[in-house]
Amino acid sequence: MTQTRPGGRTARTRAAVLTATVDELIETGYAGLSMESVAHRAGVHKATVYRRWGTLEGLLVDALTFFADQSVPTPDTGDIDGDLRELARSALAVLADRTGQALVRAMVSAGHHSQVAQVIRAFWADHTTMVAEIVARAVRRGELPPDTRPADVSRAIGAPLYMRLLVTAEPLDSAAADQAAAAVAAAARAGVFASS
Amino acid sequence: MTQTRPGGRTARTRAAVLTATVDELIETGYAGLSMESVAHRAGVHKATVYRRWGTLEGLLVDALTFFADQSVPTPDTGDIDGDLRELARSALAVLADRTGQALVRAMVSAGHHSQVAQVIRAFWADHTTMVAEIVARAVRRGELPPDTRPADVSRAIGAPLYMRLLVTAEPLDSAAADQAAAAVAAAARAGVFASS
DNA sequence: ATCTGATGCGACGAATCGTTGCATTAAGGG
DNA sequence: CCCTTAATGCAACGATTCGTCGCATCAGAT
Repeated sequence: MTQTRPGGRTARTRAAVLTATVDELIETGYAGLSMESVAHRAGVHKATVYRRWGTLEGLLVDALTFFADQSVPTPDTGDIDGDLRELARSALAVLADRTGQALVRAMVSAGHHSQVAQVIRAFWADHTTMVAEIVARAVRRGELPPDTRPADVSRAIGAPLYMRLLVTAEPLDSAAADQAAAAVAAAARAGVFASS
Repeated sequence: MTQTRPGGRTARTRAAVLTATVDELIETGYAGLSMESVAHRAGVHKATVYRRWGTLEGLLVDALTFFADQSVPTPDTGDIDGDLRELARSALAVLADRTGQALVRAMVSAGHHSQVAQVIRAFWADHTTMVAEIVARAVRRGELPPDTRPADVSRAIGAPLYMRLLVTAEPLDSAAADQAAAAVAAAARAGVFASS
């Protein structure tokens, strides 16, 4: 029976290596990431990193699961505009943070790898579930068309913010988040995200 | 006096190398791009590539200017909805094409390099100028609020499409483009992109 | 036809990569 | 407390890649 040892040194090593991974991502990006530099920054021998994670992709996937554990509660402000604004500001909190930026950029750079793609799909599936709840309440209140697609709303909230981070390199401030929320609200009310 | 020779072999070499660059980007992405593989695919010695372009960044910048020369005429369909739909479909044409995808992904991966960032800024400045013309006409027709910000409209059109390409890996079809255009139209009409 | 910029060619030192065998450390059970 | 054995440290390695160099050759341009 092969025993595994989750506690003590193993956990310390994992935390050190994954923290070092993010710090390296912040400084050099995924393109400049190397197993050896991560190991050195973590104060760990490179053979350890190779044995535990194997590849850069494995390192990134573990880092993503390690740092993305904190789940945000579903907003419920009483109207769709407030809920969408809360969602946009949650997204902003991640995308304006150095760690969040580094991880998102790395996800994009490594998005073609199957395991990374799986993490991305899982994230957006969760996000869509959250949005579905908000949309359902808005429909009940008569604020939105009954056949409004949660997935479309989910993507539309984040799109302007990801655009700023990844493409145009424009500032990520609360004004941007609020504008994103307002744009989605207007479009959703107009039935742009309705299936019929 | 140092002479430069733009014609004949020089131009052929440039075309071969830049085409090879894009083909490599399509196959391996910017992360997997190397001067040597580009040279080999172009049927050119690697020293030539190093001498002419120096770095991967230089190669990418030249490839971007080489393939992004075709300018699109400003749409003028008679109403803002039609114009925005045309704009979105033009963006779709680029983002749905293998070459366009490869170049956009590379731009994102190398966006931190100053010259690449400069190309990106120039592109969006041009795009904003085009949108400004469309918005001005729409304002004259009374379709949009007078203080609608062209830059915001410009980004909002592309955002859902870039989101699909870079983040969620969802299909880039005409339905996506039309939805993006409709969402922007609704938001713009509601005054979300107005400065006041 | 001549001049000269551009390219081809091969080789090089340097750096990086991923692996391997063995010694050492420390977690976890008795 | 001791023992077993994961987990890690360590050093070295062959392989590969990287960027540069000197020199020979090719082909525009005049």
